[in-house]
Amino acid sequence: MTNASVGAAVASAFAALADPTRRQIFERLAQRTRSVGELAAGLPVTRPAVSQHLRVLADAGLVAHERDGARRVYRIDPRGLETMRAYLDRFWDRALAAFKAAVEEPEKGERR
Amino acid sequence: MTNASVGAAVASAFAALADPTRRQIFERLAQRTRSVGELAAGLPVTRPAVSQHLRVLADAGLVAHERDGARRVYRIDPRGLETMRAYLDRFWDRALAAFKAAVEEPEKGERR
DNA sequence: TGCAATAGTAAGCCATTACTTACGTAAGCA
DNA sequence: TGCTTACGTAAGTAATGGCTTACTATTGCA
Repeated sequence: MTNASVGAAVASAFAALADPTRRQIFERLAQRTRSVGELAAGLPVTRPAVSQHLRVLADAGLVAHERDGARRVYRIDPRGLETMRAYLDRFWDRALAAFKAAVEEPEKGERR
Repeated sequence: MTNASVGAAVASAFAALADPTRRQIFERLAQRTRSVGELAAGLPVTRPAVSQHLRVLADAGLVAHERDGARRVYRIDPRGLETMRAYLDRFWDRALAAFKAAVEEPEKGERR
């Protein structure tokens, strides 16, 4: 995987989970696999909207699906999760170090 | 922290890092603390745009700042990172289990 | 073959948002 | 006090994106 494609993967994953409806879909698929119609029945949007959200999630590597006759059964895909976790871990140590340095110098006005 | 506010925190954090310009700002602050002007000088947007992005990142708990005279020196805040990591970890085990179950039943057409 | 069920696609609409310029505000200094 | 530096805020604009309805495609079955 190139550096640019890693960046794109991270971007699409964050953008995918930034939408509340997509997070709901993702969380429901984490409970168990579901078809598109099942997902739409439990959400305040139409089935085509769910289809479009599933495409975004799939492009981000966060969900995958298998055929079951005319149905498509969707499930969570760990690849997208791993992409995001790897990204966040890159900054974790540095964030802690920066935070520690800041608290140990409380003479400046800490904000937010 | 209530359940709803947790959801809001997760939402704002993902939305904040979904924007490519904000990710650039975040990554540069991970290298070292910087003022608003320093950040703007290295980015293809104006200084007010950087200010607005910093507010979004701050509201998501991803950055914080201290005053240094007329300057504001920004740094990474680990709280936002922790919020996101905790959210992703909730699904990690279930995603792996679902994935494993799917690979062990390869008779259905796996996609994406 | 035809019909029903399931789901993806297309086109258009409206709200959100990222950006710009212009302006207001606070700190340091001659 | 006035000037400069550094930054946030306001207002307006263009692009993005999520949603709907309408349509198309595929599968299973009588």
